[in-house]
Amino acid sequence: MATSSTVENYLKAIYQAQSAAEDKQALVPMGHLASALGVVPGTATTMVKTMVGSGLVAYEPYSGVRLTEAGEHLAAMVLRRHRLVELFLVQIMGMSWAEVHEDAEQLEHAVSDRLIDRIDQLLGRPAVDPHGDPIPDPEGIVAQHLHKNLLTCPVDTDLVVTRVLNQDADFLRFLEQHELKPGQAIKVIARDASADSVSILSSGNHQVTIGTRAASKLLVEI
Amino acid sequence: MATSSTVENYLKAIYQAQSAAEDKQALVPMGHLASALGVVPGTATTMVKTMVGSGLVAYEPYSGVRLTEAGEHLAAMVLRRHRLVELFLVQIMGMSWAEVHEDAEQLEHAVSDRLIDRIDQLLGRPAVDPHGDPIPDPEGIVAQHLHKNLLTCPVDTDLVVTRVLNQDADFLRFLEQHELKPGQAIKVIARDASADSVSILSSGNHQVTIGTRAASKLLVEI
DNA sequence: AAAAATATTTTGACATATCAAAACTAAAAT
DNA sequence: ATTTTAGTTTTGATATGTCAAAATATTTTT
Ligand SMILES: [Mn+2]
Ligand SMILES: [Mn+2]
Ligand SMILES: [Mn+2]
Ligand SMILES: [Mn+2]
Repeated sequence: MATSSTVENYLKAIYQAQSAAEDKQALVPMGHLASALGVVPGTATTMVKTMVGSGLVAYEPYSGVRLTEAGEHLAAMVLRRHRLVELFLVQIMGMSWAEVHEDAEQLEHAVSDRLIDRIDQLLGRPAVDPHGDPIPDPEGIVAQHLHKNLLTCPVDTDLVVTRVLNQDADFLRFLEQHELKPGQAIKVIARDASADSVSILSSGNHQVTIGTRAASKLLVEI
Repeated sequence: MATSSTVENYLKAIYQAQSAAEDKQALVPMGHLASALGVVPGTATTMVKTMVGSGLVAYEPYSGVRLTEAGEHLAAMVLRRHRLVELFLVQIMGMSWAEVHEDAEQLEHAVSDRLIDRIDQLLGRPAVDPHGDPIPDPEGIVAQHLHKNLLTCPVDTDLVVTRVLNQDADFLRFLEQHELKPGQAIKVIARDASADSVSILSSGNHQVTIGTRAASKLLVEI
Protein backbone atom coordinates (compact mmCIF):
# COMPACT_ATOMS: atom_id res chain seq x y z
CA MET A 1 0.00 0.00 0.00
CA ALA A 2 2.84 2.43 0.75
CA THR A 3 3.28 4.00 -2.69
CA SER A 4 6.93 4.08 -3.77
CA SER A 5 8.47 7.34 -4.87
CA THR A 6 8.56 5.97 -8.42
CA VAL A 7 4.81 5.45 -8.40
CA GLU A 8 4.37 8.90 -6.86
CA ASN A 9 6.32 10.39 -9.76
CA TYR A 10 4.17 8.57 -12.29
CA LEU A 11 1.00 9.77 -10.55
CA LYS A 12 2.24 13.33 -10.53
CA ALA A 13 3.25 13.25 -14.19
CA ILE A 14 -0.15 11.88 -15.25
CA TYR A 15 -1.94 14.43 -13.09
CA GLN A 16 0.01 17.32 -14.56
CA ALA A 17 -0.47 16.11 -18.14
CA GLN A 18 -4.22 15.82 -17.51
CA SER A 19 -4.32 19.32 -16.00
CA ALA A 20 -2.45 20.79 -18.96
CA ALA A 21 -4.83 19.24 -21.50
CA GLU A 22 -7.89 21.17 -22.68
CA ASP A 23 -10.11 18.12 -22.30
CA LYS A 24 -9.64 17.12 -18.66
CA GLN A 25 -10.99 13.62 -19.36
CA ALA A 26 -8.52 12.93 -22.17
CA LEU A 27 -6.10 10.02 -21.89
CA VAL A 28 -2.41 10.79 -21.49
CA PRO A 29 -0.43 9.06 -24.28
CA MET A 30 2.27 6.68 -23.07
CA GLY A 31 4.92 8.49 -25.10
CA HIS A 32 4.16 11.74 -23.32
CA LEU A 33 4.26 10.06 -19.93
CA ALA A 34 7.52 8.28 -20.72
CA SER A 35 9.30 11.41 -21.84
CA ALA A 36 7.99 13.39 -18.86
CA LEU A 37 9.56 10.80 -16.59
CA GLY A 38 12.73 10.28 -18.60
CA VAL A 39 12.14 6.58 -19.24
CA VAL A 40 11.69 4.60 -22.45
CA PRO A 41 8.06 4.01 -23.51
CA GLY A 42 8.18 0.30 -22.70
CA THR A 43 9.01 1.07 -19.09
CA ALA A 44 6.03 3.37 -18.78
CA THR A 45 3.73 0.70 -20.24
CA THR A 46 4.96 -1.84 -17.68
CA MET A 47 4.63 0.52 -14.73
CA VAL A 48 1.19 1.72 -15.78
CA LYS A 49 0.00 -1.88 -15.87
CA THR A 50 1.12 -2.49 -12.31
CA MET A 51 -0.59 0.76 -11.31
CA VAL A 52 -3.80 -0.55 -12.87
CA GLY A 53 -3.42 -3.47 -10.47
CA SER A 54 -3.24 -1.02 -7.55
CA GLY A 55 -6.38 0.78 -8.73
CA LEU A 56 -4.54 4.04 -9.32
CA VAL A 57 -5.09 4.45 -13.08
CA ALA A 58 -7.30 3.35 -15.94
CA TYR A 59 -5.41 2.26 -19.03
CA GLU A 60 -6.48 1.81 -22.68
CA PRO A 61 -3.85 0.01 -24.77
CA TYR A 62 -2.59 2.15 -27.63
CA SER A 63 -4.58 5.12 -26.33
CA GLY A 64 -3.18 6.13 -22.98
CA VAL A 65 -3.75 6.37 -19.26
CA ARG A 66 -5.93 8.37 -16.86
CA LEU A 67 -6.02 8.63 -13.06
CA THR A 68 -8.77 6.97 -11.05
CA GLU A 69 -10.31 8.81 -8.08
CA ALA A 70 -7.78 7.14 -5.78
CA GLY A 71 -4.88 7.96 -8.10
CA GLU A 72 -5.98 11.55 -8.46
CA HIS A 73 -6.14 12.00 -4.70
CA LEU A 74 -2.68 10.55 -4.18
CA ALA A 75 -1.28 12.68 -7.01
CA ALA A 76 -2.77 15.79 -5.43
CA MET A 77 -1.09 14.90 -2.13
CA VAL A 78 2.29 14.60 -3.83
CA LEU A 79 1.76 17.95 -5.50
CA ARG A 80 0.64 19.44 -2.19
CA ARG A 81 3.84 18.28 -0.53
CA HIS A 82 5.98 19.48 -3.43
CA ARG A 83 4.50 22.96 -3.48
CA LEU A 84 4.36 23.47 0.27
CA VAL A 85 8.00 22.38 0.47
CA GLU A 86 8.96 24.82 -2.28
CA LEU A 87 7.26 27.73 -0.54
CA PHE A 88 8.79 26.67 2.76
CA LEU A 89 12.28 26.61 1.26
CA VAL A 90 11.82 30.09 -0.15
CA GLN A 91 10.02 31.74 2.78
CA ILE A 92 11.63 30.07 5.76
CA MET A 93 14.96 28.82 4.46
CA GLY A 94 15.64 31.82 2.27
CA MET A 95 16.43 29.82 -0.84
CA SER A 96 15.92 31.19 -4.34
CA TRP A 97 12.67 30.37 -6.16
CA ALA A 98 14.86 29.30 -9.08
CA GLU A 99 16.56 26.47 -7.22
CA VAL A 100 13.91 25.01 -4.90
CA HIS A 101 12.28 22.76 -7.48
CA GLU A 102 15.08 20.17 -7.47
CA ASP A 103 15.09 19.96 -3.68
CA ALA A 104 11.30 19.66 -3.57
CA GLU A 105 11.47 16.90 -6.17
CA GLN A 106 13.18 14.72 -3.54
CA LEU A 107 11.53 16.02 -0.38
CA GLU A 108 8.00 15.51 -1.73
CA HIS A 109 8.55 11.77 -1.14
CA ALA A 110 10.11 12.09 2.32
CA VAL A 111 8.06 14.58 4.32
CA SER A 112 5.51 13.00 6.66
CA ASP A 113 1.89 14.09 7.02
CA ARG A 114 2.80 15.46 10.44
CA LEU A 115 5.59 17.61 9.06
CA ILE A 116 3.69 18.82 6.03
CA ASP A 117 0.90 19.98 8.29
CA ARG A 118 3.38 21.91 10.44
CA ILE A 119 4.77 23.54 7.33
CA ASP A 120 1.28 24.40 6.08
CA GLN A 121 0.46 25.95 9.45
CA LEU A 122 3.75 27.85 9.69
CA LEU A 123 3.16 29.35 6.23
CA GLY A 124 -0.42 30.29 7.08
CA ARG A 125 -2.23 27.74 4.86
CA PRO A 126 -1.01 29.32 1.63
CA ALA A 127 -2.92 28.95 -1.66
CA VAL A 128 -0.04 29.10 -4.13
CA ASP A 129 3.66 28.22 -4.27
CA PRO A 130 6.55 30.52 -5.32
CA HIS A 131 5.81 29.89 -9.00
CA GLY A 132 2.11 30.65 -8.60
CA ASP A 133 1.16 26.96 -8.80
CA PRO A 134 -1.95 26.25 -6.68
CA ILE A 135 -1.48 24.13 -3.55
CA PRO A 136 -4.08 21.33 -3.26
CA ASP A 137 -5.86 21.31 0.10
CA PRO A 138 -5.65 18.23 2.41
CA GLU A 139 -8.65 16.72 0.58
CA GLY A 140 -6.92 17.16 -2.76
CA ILE A 141 -9.14 19.99 -3.95
CA VAL A 142 -7.42 22.63 -6.08
CA ALA A 143 -8.76 26.14 -6.54
CA GLN A 144 -9.04 26.52 -10.31
CA HIS A 145 -8.14 29.98 -11.58
CA LEU A 146 -8.49 30.62 -15.27
CA HIS A 147 -5.52 32.80 -16.03
CA LYS A 148 -4.64 34.13 -19.45
CA ASN A 149 -1.10 33.87 -20.76
CA LEU A 150 0.92 36.61 -22.45
CA LEU A 151 -0.31 35.49 -25.87
CA THR A 152 -4.02 35.57 -25.03
CA CYS A 153 -4.21 38.53 -22.64
CA PRO A 154 -5.18 42.05 -23.77
CA VAL A 155 -2.45 44.42 -24.94
CA ASP A 156 -1.72 47.77 -23.27
CA THR A 157 -3.60 46.79 -20.14
CA ASP A 158 -2.37 46.62 -16.54
CA LEU A 159 -1.60 43.01 -15.58
CA VAL A 160 -0.15 41.09 -12.67
CA VAL A 161 2.01 38.01 -13.18
CA THR A 162 0.31 35.12 -11.36
CA ARG A 163 2.00 31.92 -12.45
CA VAL A 164 5.00 30.52 -14.32
CA LEU A 165 4.53 27.21 -16.12
CA ASN A 166 8.21 26.30 -16.38
CA GLN A 167 10.57 25.21 -13.61
CA ASP A 168 13.81 25.72 -15.54
CA ALA A 169 16.23 27.51 -13.19
CA ASP A 170 17.77 29.71 -15.90
CA PHE A 171 14.34 30.80 -17.10
CA LEU A 172 13.28 31.62 -13.54
CA ARG A 173 16.43 33.65 -12.95
CA PHE A 174 15.78 35.50 -16.21
CA LEU A 175 12.27 36.37 -15.06
CA GLU A 176 13.59 37.55 -11.71
CA GLN A 177 16.15 39.83 -13.35
CA HIS A 178 13.47 41.43 -15.51
CA GLU A 179 10.95 41.90 -12.71
CA LEU A 180 8.55 39.28 -13.99
CA LYS A 181 8.01 37.22 -10.84
CA PRO A 182 4.49 36.30 -9.69
CA GLY A 183 2.94 39.30 -7.96
CA GLN A 184 4.72 41.88 -10.09
CA ALA A 185 2.78 44.34 -12.26
CA ILE A 186 3.42 44.38 -16.01
CA LYS A 187 1.89 45.43 -19.32
CA VAL A 188 2.12 43.85 -22.77
CA ILE A 189 3.09 46.68 -25.09
CA ALA A 190 3.37 44.79 -28.36
CA ARG A 191 2.94 41.40 -29.97
CA ASP A 192 4.64 40.68 -33.26
CA ALA A 193 3.48 37.47 -34.94
CA SER A 194 6.08 37.51 -37.70
CA ALA A 195 8.93 38.11 -35.26
CA ASP A 196 7.43 35.45 -32.96
CA SER A 197 7.82 37.85 -30.04
CA VAL A 198 6.07 39.67 -27.21
CA SER A 199 7.31 42.93 -25.67
CA ILE A 200 6.67 43.62 -22.00
CA LEU A 201 6.94 46.65 -19.78
CA SER A 202 7.64 45.90 -16.11
CA SER A 203 6.60 48.01 -13.12
CA GLY A 204 10.11 49.48 -12.92
CA ASN A 205 9.65 50.76 -16.52
CA HIS A 206 11.99 48.03 -17.65
CA GLN A 207 11.30 46.71 -21.16
CA VAL A 208 11.94 43.17 -22.44
CA THR A 209 11.08 41.21 -25.51
CA ILE A 210 10.65 37.44 -25.26
CA GLY A 211 9.66 34.66 -27.68
CA THR A 212 6.13 33.35 -27.89
CA ARG A 213 7.21 29.95 -26.52
CA ALA A 214 8.34 31.67 -23.32
CA ALA A 215 5.39 34.09 -23.35
CA SER A 216 2.94 31.19 -23.28
CA LYS A 217 4.46 30.05 -19.97
CA LEU A 218 3.70 33.31 -18.19
CA LEU A 219 0.19 33.57 -16.79
CA VAL A 220 -1.36 36.86 -15.73
CA GLU A 221 -4.53 38.41 -14.40
CA ILE A 222 -5.95 41.80 -15.11
CA MET B 1 28.13 6.35 -7.40
CA ALA B 2 24.98 7.94 -5.98
CA THR B 3 24.57 5.80 -2.86
CA SER B 4 21.03 4.48 -2.45
CA SER B 5 19.19 5.10 0.79
CA THR B 6 19.51 1.39 1.54
CA VAL B 7 23.29 1.61 1.34
CA GLU B 8 23.18 4.79 3.44
CA ASN B 9 21.26 2.91 6.11
CA TYR B 10 23.81 0.08 6.10
CA LEU B 11 26.67 2.57 6.39
CA LYS B 12 25.00 4.32 9.29
CA ALA B 13 24.27 1.07 11.12
CA ILE B 14 27.87 -0.11 10.77
CA TYR B 15 29.18 3.29 11.86
CA GLN B 16 27.00 3.32 14.95
CA ALA B 17 27.87 -0.26 15.89
CA GLN B 18 31.57 0.60 15.56
CA SER B 19 31.13 3.72 17.70
CA ALA B 20 29.31 1.78 20.40
CA ALA B 21 32.05 -0.87 20.61
CA GLU B 22 34.90 -0.46 23.07
CA ASP B 23 37.45 -1.45 20.44
CA LYS B 24 36.84 1.03 17.62
CA GLN B 25 38.66 -1.23 15.15
CA ALA B 26 36.52 -4.28 15.92
CA LEU B 27 34.48 -5.91 13.18
CA VAL B 28 30.70 -5.65 13.38
CA PRO B 29 29.16 -9.15 13.30
CA MET B 30 26.70 -9.75 10.47
CA GLY B 31 23.98 -10.81 12.90
CA HIS B 32 24.19 -7.50 14.72
CA LEU B 33 24.07 -5.56 11.47
CA ALA B 34 21.13 -7.59 10.18
CA SER B 35 19.06 -7.09 13.29
CA ALA B 36 19.91 -3.38 13.45
CA LEU B 37 18.51 -3.05 9.94
CA GLY B 38 15.58 -5.42 10.38
CA VAL B 39 16.67 -7.83 7.66
CA VAL B 40 17.61 -11.52 7.77
CA PRO B 41 21.35 -12.27 8.08
CA GLY B 42 21.62 -13.55 4.52
CA THR B 43 20.42 -10.23 3.17
CA ALA B 44 23.08 -8.36 5.13
CA THR B 45 25.78 -10.70 3.82
CA THR B 46 24.71 -10.06 0.23
CA MET B 47 24.52 -6.30 0.65
CA VAL B 48 27.86 -6.11 2.44
CA LYS B 49 29.48 -7.95 -0.45
CA THR B 50 28.20 -5.41 -2.95
CA MET B 51 29.42 -2.65 -0.64
CA VAL B 52 32.88 -4.22 -0.69
CA GLY B 53 32.69 -3.82 -4.47
CA SER B 54 32.02 -0.09 -4.01
CA GLY B 55 34.97 0.27 -1.63
CA LEU B 56 32.77 1.28 1.29
CA VAL B 57 33.53 -1.58 3.69
CA ALA B 58 36.05 -4.30 4.46
CA TYR B 59 34.55 -7.71 5.10
CA GLU B 60 35.92 -10.86 6.73
CA PRO B 61 33.70 -13.91 6.21
CA TYR B 62 32.43 -15.37 9.49
CA SER B 63 33.95 -12.41 11.36
CA GLY B 64 32.15 -9.26 10.31
CA VAL B 65 32.41 -5.93 8.55
CA ARG B 66 34.15 -2.59 9.08
CA LEU B 67 33.92 0.76 7.26
CA THR B 68 36.71 1.93 4.97
CA GLU B 69 37.80 5.57 5.02
CA ALA B 70 35.35 6.31 2.21
CA GLY B 71 32.56 4.42 3.95
CA GLU B 72 33.20 6.16 7.23
CA HIS B 73 33.05 9.57 5.60
CA LEU B 74 29.76 8.80 3.86
CA ALA B 75 28.32 7.38 7.07
CA ALA B 76 29.29 10.54 8.95
CA MET B 77 27.51 12.63 6.31
CA VAL B 78 24.31 10.60 6.73
CA LEU B 79 24.53 11.05 10.48
CA ARG B 80 25.22 14.74 10.04
CA ARG B 81 22.08 15.13 7.95
CA HIS B 82 20.03 13.04 10.37
CA ARG B 83 21.04 15.03 13.41
CA LEU B 84 20.85 18.46 11.84
CA VAL B 85 17.38 17.60 10.56
CA GLU B 86 16.31 16.44 14.03
CA LEU B 87 17.49 19.65 15.65
CA PHE B 88 15.88 21.68 12.89
CA LEU B 89 12.54 19.93 13.39
CA VAL B 90 12.67 20.64 17.11
CA GLN B 91 14.02 24.20 17.04
CA ILE B 92 12.44 25.64 13.93
CA MET B 93 9.39 23.45 13.33
CA GLY B 94 8.48 23.11 16.99
CA MET B 95 8.18 19.33 16.92
CA SER B 96 8.75 17.17 19.98
CA TRP B 97 12.19 15.63 20.53
CA ALA B 98 10.37 12.33 21.02
CA GLU B 99 8.93 12.19 17.50
CA VAL B 100 11.56 13.71 15.23
CA HIS B 101 13.65 10.57 14.85
CA GLU B 102 11.20 8.85 12.47
CA ASP B 103 10.96 11.92 10.25
CA ALA B 104 14.74 12.35 10.21
CA GLU B 105 15.11 8.69 9.27
CA GLN B 106 13.50 9.52 5.91
CA LEU B 107 14.74 13.08 5.42
CA GLU B 108 18.40 12.12 5.95
CA HIS B 109 18.29 10.58 2.47
CA ALA B 110 16.46 13.45 0.78
CA VAL B 111 18.04 16.72 1.93
CA SER B 112 20.59 18.20 -0.47
CA ASP B 113 24.00 19.53 0.50
CA ARG B 114 22.71 23.00 -0.25
CA LEU B 115 19.76 22.63 2.10
CA ILE B 116 21.71 20.95 4.88
CA ASP B 117 24.16 23.81 4.84
CA ARG B 118 21.31 26.33 5.15
CA ILE B 119 19.95 24.38 8.09
CA ASP B 120 23.38 24.24 9.71
CA GLN B 121 23.76 27.98 9.27
CA LEU B 122 20.24 28.79 10.51
CA LEU B 123 20.87 26.74 13.66
CA GLY B 124 24.25 28.39 14.25
CA ARG B 125 26.51 25.44 13.43
CA PRO B 126 25.32 23.36 16.41
CA ALA B 127 27.49 20.65 17.98
CA VAL B 128 24.79 18.29 19.22
CA ASP B 129 21.24 17.24 18.30
CA PRO B 130 18.17 17.21 20.60
CA HIS B 131 19.26 13.88 22.11
CA GLY B 132 22.79 15.07 22.79
CA ASP B 133 24.21 13.11 19.87
CA PRO B 134 27.22 14.90 18.35
CA ILE B 135 26.81 16.34 14.84
CA PRO B 136 29.72 15.45 12.52
CA ASP B 137 31.24 18.49 10.81
CA PRO B 138 31.27 18.77 6.99
CA GLU B 139 34.55 16.84 6.91
CA GLY B 140 33.04 14.02 8.94
CA ILE B 141 34.93 14.81 12.12
CA VAL B 142 33.06 14.19 15.35
CA ALA B 143 33.98 15.83 18.65
CA GLN B 144 34.49 12.91 21.01
CA HIS B 145 33.21 13.53 24.52
CA LEU B 146 33.74 10.82 27.08
CA HIS B 147 30.59 10.97 29.13
CA LYS B 148 29.77 8.68 32.01
CA ASN B 149 26.40 6.99 32.26
CA LEU B 150 24.17 6.77 35.32
CA LEU B 151 25.78 3.45 36.32
CA THR B 152 29.37 4.68 36.20
CA CYS B 153 29.02 8.28 37.40
CA PRO B 154 29.61 9.32 41.02
CA VAL B 155 26.66 9.24 43.43
CA ASP B 156 25.38 12.32 45.29
CA THR B 157 27.15 14.68 42.92
CA ASP B 158 25.69 17.44 40.77
CA LEU B 159 25.34 16.24 37.17
CA VAL B 160 23.95 17.49 33.89
CA VAL B 161 22.26 15.15 31.42
CA THR B 162 24.18 15.38 28.15
CA ARG B 163 22.99 12.55 25.93
CA VAL B 164 20.35 9.86 25.55
CA LEU B 165 21.35 6.65 23.77
CA ASN B 166 17.86 5.47 22.90
CA GLN B 167 15.46 6.93 20.33
CA ASP B 168 12.32 5.16 21.55
CA ALA B 169 9.55 7.77 21.62
CA ASP B 170 7.94 6.44 24.82
CA PHE B 171 11.27 6.46 26.62
CA LEU B 172 11.96 10.03 25.47
CA ARG B 173 8.54 11.17 26.64
CA PHE B 174 9.16 9.49 29.98
CA LEU B 175 12.44 11.39 30.36
CA GLU B 176 10.75 14.65 29.44
CA GLN B 177 8.03 14.13 32.05
CA HIS B 178 10.63 13.52 34.73
CA GLU B 179 12.87 16.44 33.79
CA LEU B 180 15.68 14.29 32.46
CA LYS B 181 16.24 15.93 29.08
CA PRO B 182 19.76 16.86 27.94
CA GLY B 183 20.78 20.10 29.65
CA GLN B 184 18.84 19.44 32.82
CA ALA B 185 20.59 19.17 36.19
CA ILE B 186 20.22 15.96 38.18
CA LYS B 187 21.82 13.94 40.97
CA VAL B 188 22.06 10.17 41.47
CA ILE B 189 20.90 9.60 45.03
CA ALA B 190 21.10 5.81 45.19
CA ARG B 191 22.10 2.73 43.23
CA ASP B 192 20.71 -0.63 44.27
CA ALA B 193 22.41 -3.59 42.58
CA SER B 194 20.01 -6.22 43.90
CA ALA B 195 16.94 -4.21 42.90
CA ASP B 196 18.61 -3.50 39.52
CA SER B 197 17.71 0.15 39.95
CA VAL B 198 19.01 3.72 40.09
CA SER B 199 17.27 6.58 41.91
CA ILE B 200 17.54 10.08 40.56
CA LEU B 201 16.72 13.54 41.88
CA SER B 202 15.88 16.13 39.23
CA SER B 203 16.42 19.89 39.46
CA GLY B 204 12.74 20.37 40.33
CA ASN B 205 13.27 18.08 43.35
CA HIS B 206 11.41 15.39 41.51
CA GLN B 207 12.50 11.85 42.36
CA VAL B 208 12.40 8.83 40.03
CA THR B 209 13.74 5.31 40.11
CA ILE B 210 14.62 3.61 36.85
CA GLY B 211 16.13 0.24 35.89
CA THR B 212 19.82 -0.18 35.13
CA ARG B 213 19.09 -0.98 31.47
CA ALA B 214 17.52 2.47 31.13
CA ALA B 215 20.13 4.11 33.37
CA SER B 216 22.94 2.94 31.09
CA LYS B 217 21.33 4.91 28.25
CA LEU B 218 21.53 8.23 30.07
CA LEU B 219 24.88 10.00 29.76
CA VAL B 220 25.91 12.83 32.08
CA GLU B 221 28.75 15.17 32.85
CA ILE B 222 29.77 16.58 36.22
C1' DA C 1 -5.63 1.06 -50.71
C1' DA C 2 -1.07 0.43 -50.03
C1' DA C 3 3.21 2.23 -48.20
C1' DA C 4 5.66 4.88 -44.90
C1' DA C 5 6.10 6.93 -40.63
C1' DT C 6 5.03 7.14 -35.80
C1' DA C 7 3.65 5.30 -31.48
C1' DT C 8 3.04 1.49 -28.47
C1' DT C 9 3.61 -3.07 -26.62
C1' DT C 10 6.12 -7.27 -25.93
C1' DT C 11 10.10 -9.96 -24.98
C1' DG C 12 14.30 -11.00 -22.80
C1' DA C 13 17.72 -9.14 -19.93
C1' DC C 14 19.69 -6.81 -15.96
C1' DA C 15 20.37 -4.27 -11.28
C1' DT C 16 18.90 -3.82 -6.62
C1' DA C 17 17.01 -5.50 -2.48
C1' DT C 18 14.77 -8.81 -0.10
C1' DC C 19 13.33 -13.72 2.14
C1' DA C 20 13.10 -18.87 3.26
C1' DA C 21 15.41 -22.61 3.93
C1' DA C 22 19.43 -25.52 3.34
C1' DA C 23 24.44 -25.85 3.98
C1' DC C 24 28.17 -24.64 6.37
C1' DT C 25 31.61 -22.72 10.04
C1' DA C 26 33.07 -21.64 14.46
C1' DA C 27 32.50 -21.61 19.31
C1' DA C 28 30.81 -23.74 23.51
C1' DA C 29 29.50 -27.56 26.17
C1' DT C 30 29.84 -32.06 27.48
C1' DA D 1 37.38 -35.10 21.10
C1' DT D 2 32.81 -35.23 19.97
C1' DT D 3 28.53 -33.18 20.01
C1' DT D 4 25.58 -29.34 20.31
C1' DT D 5 24.48 -24.72 19.52
C1' DA D 6 24.76 -20.28 17.62
C1' DG D 7 26.04 -17.54 13.90
C1' DT D 8 26.93 -17.09 8.93
C1' DT D 9 26.80 -18.03 4.10
C1' DT D 10 24.73 -20.03 0.00
C1' DT D 11 21.09 -21.13 -3.00
C1' DG D 12 16.90 -20.44 -5.29
C1' DA D 13 12.89 -17.28 -5.45
C1' DT D 14 10.42 -13.00 -5.60
C1' DA D 15 9.26 -7.89 -6.22
C1' DT D 16 10.35 -3.51 -8.32
C1' DG D 17 12.05 -0.73 -11.86
C1' DT D 18 14.61 -0.20 -15.83
C1' DC D 19 16.54 -0.72 -20.99
C1' DA D 20 17.32 -2.54 -25.88
C1' DA D 21 15.44 -4.24 -29.55
C1' DA D 22 11.89 -6.81 -31.93
C1' DA D 23 7.00 -7.14 -32.88
C1' DT D 24 2.54 -4.76 -33.38
C1' DA D 25 -0.75 -1.28 -33.93
C1' DT D 26 -2.22 3.19 -35.52
C1' DT D 27 -1.97 7.25 -38.20
C1' DT D 28 -0.41 9.81 -42.05
C1' DT D 29 1.11 10.24 -46.59
C1' DT D 30 1.10 9.11 -51.19
MN1 LIG E 1 8.46 22.52 -8.55
MN1 LIG F 1 6.42 25.22 -8.05
MN1 LIG G 1 17.55 10.02 15.49
MN1 LIG H 1 19.18 12.12 17.65
